[in-house]
Amino acid sequence: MSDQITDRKAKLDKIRALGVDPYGTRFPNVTSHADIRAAAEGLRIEAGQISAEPAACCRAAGRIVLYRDIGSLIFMTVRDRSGELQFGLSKKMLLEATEGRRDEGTKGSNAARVARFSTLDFRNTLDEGTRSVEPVPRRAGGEDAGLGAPAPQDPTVPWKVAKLLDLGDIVGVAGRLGRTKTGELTLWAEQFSLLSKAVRPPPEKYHGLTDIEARYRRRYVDLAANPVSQRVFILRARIIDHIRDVLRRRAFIEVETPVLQPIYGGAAARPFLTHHNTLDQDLYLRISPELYLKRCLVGGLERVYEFARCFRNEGISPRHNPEFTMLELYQAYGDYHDMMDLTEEIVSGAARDLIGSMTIPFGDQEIDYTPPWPRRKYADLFAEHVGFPLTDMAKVRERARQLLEQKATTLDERKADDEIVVNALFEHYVERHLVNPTFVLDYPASLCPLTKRHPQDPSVALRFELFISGMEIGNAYSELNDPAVQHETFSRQLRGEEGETMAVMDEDYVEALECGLPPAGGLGLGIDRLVMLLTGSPSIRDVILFPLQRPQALA
RNA sequence: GAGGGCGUAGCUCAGUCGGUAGAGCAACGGCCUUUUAAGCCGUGGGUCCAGGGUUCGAGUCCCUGCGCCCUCACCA
Repeated sequence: MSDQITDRKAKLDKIRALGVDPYGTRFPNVTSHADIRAAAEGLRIEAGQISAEPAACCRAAGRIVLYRDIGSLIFMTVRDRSGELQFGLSKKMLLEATEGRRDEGTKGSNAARVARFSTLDFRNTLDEGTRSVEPVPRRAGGEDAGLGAPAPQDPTVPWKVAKLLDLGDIVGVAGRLGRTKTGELTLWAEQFSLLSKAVRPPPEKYHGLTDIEARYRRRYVDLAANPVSQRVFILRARIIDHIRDVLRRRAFIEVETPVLQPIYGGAAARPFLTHHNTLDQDLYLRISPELYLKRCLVGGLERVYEFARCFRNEGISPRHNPEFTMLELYQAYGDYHDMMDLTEEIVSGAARDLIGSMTIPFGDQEIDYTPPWPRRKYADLFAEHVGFPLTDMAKVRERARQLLEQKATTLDERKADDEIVVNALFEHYVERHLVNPTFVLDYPASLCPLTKRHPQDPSVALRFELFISGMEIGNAYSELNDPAVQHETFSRQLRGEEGETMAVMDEDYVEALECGLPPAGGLGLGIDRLVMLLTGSPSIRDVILFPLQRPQALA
């Protein structure tokens, strides 16, 4: 039992004894701190002054991150999602303002008071939708926190409540902008409302929350205490917005396909198994949305995409989370070259528009996203980095045996087909060298059961994977649309890792192809990994709000 | 799954050779109308991750377990 929590709960009682609800309600017409700062530029307030301009009246809210009580004057640094702003509370000023309102309480309407504090008239760029441009009159006895309270009030109450504030509390203020004698922009409160009392103390104000486990388990504390963490998730949202913009311009439509699937497919991975009680049916959480999205193309939707949460029952690492988000899209009448162009536009555009730089550091690397990116053939890269051609199976298998001896792989080449062994070497020797964005194209066909074959060389599939910083970021095909070939590749079980196959027979999918799948390019992009790269986050858990953690008894 | 590292106050961290558990921030009491991680005076706060062992004595050494991080394997 923490003393600090006890102390703070005691303050709750004191605040309630003053007739104030420590958990406020609506606080309308708030201007973001960033917008207040921008507007204050135009007011030209001198140091040590409080502006008399009507435009200097505004309302703001946020969480107290610093609190400096210097007697009859309190300064607090308050954070909203746009930034920080200093609120100033003066005992004398609050008292006079509260007395003034009590006197006019019998004649002035609540709406009029709200209007008085809504005069900052500029477009609120961050806040459209929550800030009403027109003051919104509430019904008599409105619900606005603090402001809606019955007018007659002991004028000393606001100051008494202010003295009971703690770091982490959420407050709202209505007042006038000024500058202190050191020039710091300050919102001097004529009214203030306690909107939410925090009964748990925030982390240390300078270092924030640094314990990695605590940041994942209690992400709300991490977000509140560490603006850099907020920035990652804001950027993640903007990256997704950016992708939607690109696809919208190209007439793609966003669709949703099943997460619960009776047959899993579209990738090689172990699935999660679940069960529907009423149907008494086993179901898999999807490992990929691919087969459903291509059914949409059969139906004529032509250009579809999905931000698909996928689930793979595999190991966890800084680059792997059991659930992750993949953008998949399909474009009728296109091929994998179109997908390369689109991928370049999406990723390099995000770097340019959202990060503002075509080179972004990742770990100790500096990644250059400037298009066009190299487009290298799988076989060429293999020969270059492994040292002999991938057709030399004697050498390939010999090298694979060496890797197994060194425990650098678990693949036993004696139990695996040629292409599987080749690919194991590729993954071990080649991928780590692909630091700047690189398209690897023309994979061995048997690794790609859903991909169209090269017209001149049926051993090669029209597929590329995109690598950045040694990570696979994207994967795209010229989609296989011949139902007979599809049926055959589904039937042919490639020998690889135990319990895994490259594809599972999906009769309904083959039947869909028999109805006619237009030739198409398809693309999968790993959103989490893309966000890692663009935000410089070394672990996938840094870009997933609530990463899976083993359960732990709460302290 | 294998190997390595870490776990001390609400938070950030010290803790020597095995000898009474420490600091800053936060908290509590007091002072302060221009602070900027405010300052000054005073005070309280510990299942040293858990369990076992060695020892006169364990935060420290050993074993087991739990959690997290890293590397490797699997995987995208």
